[in-house]
Amino acid sequence: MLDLALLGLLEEGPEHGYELRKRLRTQFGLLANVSFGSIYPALSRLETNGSVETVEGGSPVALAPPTGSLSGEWAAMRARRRAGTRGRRSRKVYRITTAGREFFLTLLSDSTADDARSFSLRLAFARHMPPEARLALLERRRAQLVQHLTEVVTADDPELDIYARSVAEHTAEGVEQDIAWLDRLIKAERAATDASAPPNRRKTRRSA
Amino acid sequence: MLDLALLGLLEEGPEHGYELRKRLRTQFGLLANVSFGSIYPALSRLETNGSVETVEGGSPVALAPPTGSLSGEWAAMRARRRAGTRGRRSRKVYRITTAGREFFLTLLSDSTADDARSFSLRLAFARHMPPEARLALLERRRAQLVQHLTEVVTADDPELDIYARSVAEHTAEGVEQDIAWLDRLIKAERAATDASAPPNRRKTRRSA
DNA sequence: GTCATCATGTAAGCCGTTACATGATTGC
DNA sequence: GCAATCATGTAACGGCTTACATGATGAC
Repeated sequence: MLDLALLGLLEEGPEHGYELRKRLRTQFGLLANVSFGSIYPALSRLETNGSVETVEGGSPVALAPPTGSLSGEWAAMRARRRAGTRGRRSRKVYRITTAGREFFLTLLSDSTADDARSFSLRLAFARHMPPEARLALLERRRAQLVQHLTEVVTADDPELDIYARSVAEHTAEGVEQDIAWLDRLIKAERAATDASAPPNRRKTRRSA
Repeated sequence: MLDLALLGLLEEGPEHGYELRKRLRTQFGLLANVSFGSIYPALSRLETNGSVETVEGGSPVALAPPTGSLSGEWAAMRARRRAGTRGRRSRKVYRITTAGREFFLTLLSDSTADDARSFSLRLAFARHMPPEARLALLERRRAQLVQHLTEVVTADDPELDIYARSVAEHTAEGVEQDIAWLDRLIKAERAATDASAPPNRRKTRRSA
């Protein structure tokens, strides 16, 4: 989960842990509460297994200098850069590697363990997937939700009091809306596929 | 979380672990994947801390005998009952205690840690709460979701591609619907409170 | 000079999972 | 007798949280 999210963000360019966390919080509601205690160890792990590398002596992130006292700022920065290998402050900037990109794609299309959380995350990164994988992801999720509706939600149970029933009903509605949303996405996805690669249609039949 | 759910179910009558799990799966979508590896230890814990007790020699749960071979079934059952203290099979039936009921109420109104999961669970058990606690729960949740909308979801970010944007939009819609739902519940809750305890309305002003 | 914020990291622990082990009962 | 289901339990491990520890920088 976290690995996937981090690698996905790093696909868009090098970043450091503190900033990655901010972006996780704002861009992915589901991982909104992810803490430093998770992400720093995760980044270390990814570095040891070769998925990411630290940017040595990289330009210390283009920052609009926030008014005045430039000389002091620059002096401090140069001092730091001379002292360590890192840029401004003690940031540790990570960049995704080729191996990391492969690993990312593996995680993205790993069809096991797709609950609501990892589904949303995967879909958010769907542009990195081949079209068939996207469709497969959407359809797998749809099937799961339909299944869920049949066997789990029981809003019409006469035993339930108003509160339990309200929760059950609202949950069911949510699931139905998710399915409708997925249907729209699936339709769009198929349209896009057909448009970009109009299949060999010898023996064209009238559309059903 | 699990403790709360288990105690809540046991409030409706004694049950054994296997059956409790089934009910968790069907009644609470959010805990749909809870496993035996969680619930048996949880029940043991609850027993040691005095929240539940095992039903000794209780009637082995009224079961509609599933066709034929009655004599054999009954013989086996009687044998089992003579041998151990438990009913049919080796079921271990738990019953909530007075202390357990208190603990349940504590867990229910413990306002720390209310994410989506525990909110739904608590609301499903809301009939056990005093009216003010119910209102407080609903309003706390509402405030959280409003907060979430302002700081987390960013569907209008120009950087997002269609997939990320679609996820962000759909998430935001979901949150908005949740808020609308909570508003209905809050309104209903207030109406009920006013009806049962019409407040001292000396100096009645015309409604704003 | 001190406070808030930025920034990284470690350690302990919680809560849940999977996998494994065991055994009774029923249906075929 | 064998498989499926019901039923309980343990052990190892995973992922994430909280709390703690550290320190640099910038604002006032």
